[in-house]
Amino acid sequence: MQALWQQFDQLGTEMIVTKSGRRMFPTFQVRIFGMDPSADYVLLMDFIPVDDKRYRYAFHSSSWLVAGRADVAAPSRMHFHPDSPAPGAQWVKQTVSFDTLKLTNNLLDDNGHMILNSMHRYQPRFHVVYVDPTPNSHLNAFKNFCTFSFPETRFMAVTAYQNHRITQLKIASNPFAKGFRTTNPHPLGPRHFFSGPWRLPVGGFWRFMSQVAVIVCIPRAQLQLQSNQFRL
Amino acid sequence: MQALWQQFDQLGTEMIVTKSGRRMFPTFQVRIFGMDPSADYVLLMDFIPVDDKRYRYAFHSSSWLVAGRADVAAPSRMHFHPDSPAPGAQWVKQTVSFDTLKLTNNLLDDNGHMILNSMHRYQPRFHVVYVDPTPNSHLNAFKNFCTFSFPETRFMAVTAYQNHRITQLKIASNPFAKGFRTTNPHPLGPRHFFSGPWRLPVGGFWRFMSQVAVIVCIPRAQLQLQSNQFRL
DNA sequence: ATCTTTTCACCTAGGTGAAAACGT
DNA sequence: ACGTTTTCACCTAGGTGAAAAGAT
Repeated sequence: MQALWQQFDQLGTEMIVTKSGRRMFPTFQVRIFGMDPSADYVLLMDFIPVDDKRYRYAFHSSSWLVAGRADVAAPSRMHFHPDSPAPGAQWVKQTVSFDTLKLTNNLLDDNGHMILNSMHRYQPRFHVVYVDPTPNSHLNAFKNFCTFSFPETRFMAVTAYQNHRITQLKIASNPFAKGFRTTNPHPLGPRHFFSGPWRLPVGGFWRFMSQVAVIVCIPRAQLQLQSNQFRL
Repeated sequence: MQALWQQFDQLGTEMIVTKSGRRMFPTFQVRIFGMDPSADYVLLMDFIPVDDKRYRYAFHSSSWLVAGRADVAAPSRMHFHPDSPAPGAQWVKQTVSFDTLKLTNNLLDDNGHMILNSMHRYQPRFHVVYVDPTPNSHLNAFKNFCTFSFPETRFMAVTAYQNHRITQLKIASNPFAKGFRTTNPHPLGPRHFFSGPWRLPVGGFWRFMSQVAVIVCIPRAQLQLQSNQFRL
């Protein structure tokens, strides 16, 4: 899905938020390698504001303009991957897909959806938490997880699409929107959406690349703090 | 689903087999208790002939008659639950449903479906296999599994329903056949289909009851041979 | 005759953007 | 104006028995 995320990102990705909750498209999914097969891990996601701004879309110039300071932040939630907790062997077996995650603008949502402010910009984050079976594991909580951010997955939360080119790319690439297609199924051909994983040597222990994401090497003893905002 | 299985069994359950594969209705599902949470288990099903006979349906008397010796047995297959192998903790967490299992009469099937002879009677069996991590575990293969049969899940394989009352009960109880309903949704009311699990004290280590099935106590050291026909 | 295969309308279950209605 | 909510036709994906057609 990496190529598709990048296509959207170039236009300025928008994600619909609704009262009842709307899935993301593209779906956030990661491929994981190198986990301890028998250790348990919890996989989860959250969304952090990219900045402290509220935006509006200028149709005449087809661009996003700052429209003031951010509204009061929506209650921050974590989305646990529904298979959590599970042993590393299971996570590593195949692509992990967050396709049950839904976005809402309902501040009072009680369906466990992710609450976002419309017209605000967000960065999805992905967290891997090692389930430490030792006594007093809470003492190690600060080092038993790590966090990944993939810049190409940033998006603007909206209640209706603003940029018409985003709408067209959604229609062209989301199978569920096939009813709105007028031309060929995929603008760049379907091969672009499932290109194989590849890796970047980032140095140190963490070598990962968005597929959205290919993550390697998360041994239980070597987990590192990558975000001090993170808590469970 | 136990009450529903029993309703069908009283009429003489029939299951459709098709070339491309047909799901069972009711679905075979079990509730499991007492597994070693960290040990891995494989869960699977197979189908054994109830007898060595071929049947035909006498419409005038609305009954099944023996129509000779059984045809040559279809190639015997195992259906692995798609989550296998998985730790006991996961199996115990919720009802295990074999809803992806499909029945076919195609002797050359290459989709992994269960091959049955039409007009023959079958008994579904359920197997729990402990994945023994020790070296030379094959020496213990004979005792690392156990087998459960629930008589009320027996059925006749057919290519078209014979007993009209079976057809009516399928239409009345299978949501996917709602298009053929003329009267009320459920003949006995929906409450009958999801009655809570209950247990029979059978004695010894094995206490189980069909929900189709509630199974308790399958510790790795106490697995017992329940069928000498079983092999992997 | 008796059984099997194929096709099909009709469902379940639920994800799309369009458009109209609604707020403010 | 501008943003939100609701409704809806139209999809994806696939499980039903009925009925017609086919096979032996």
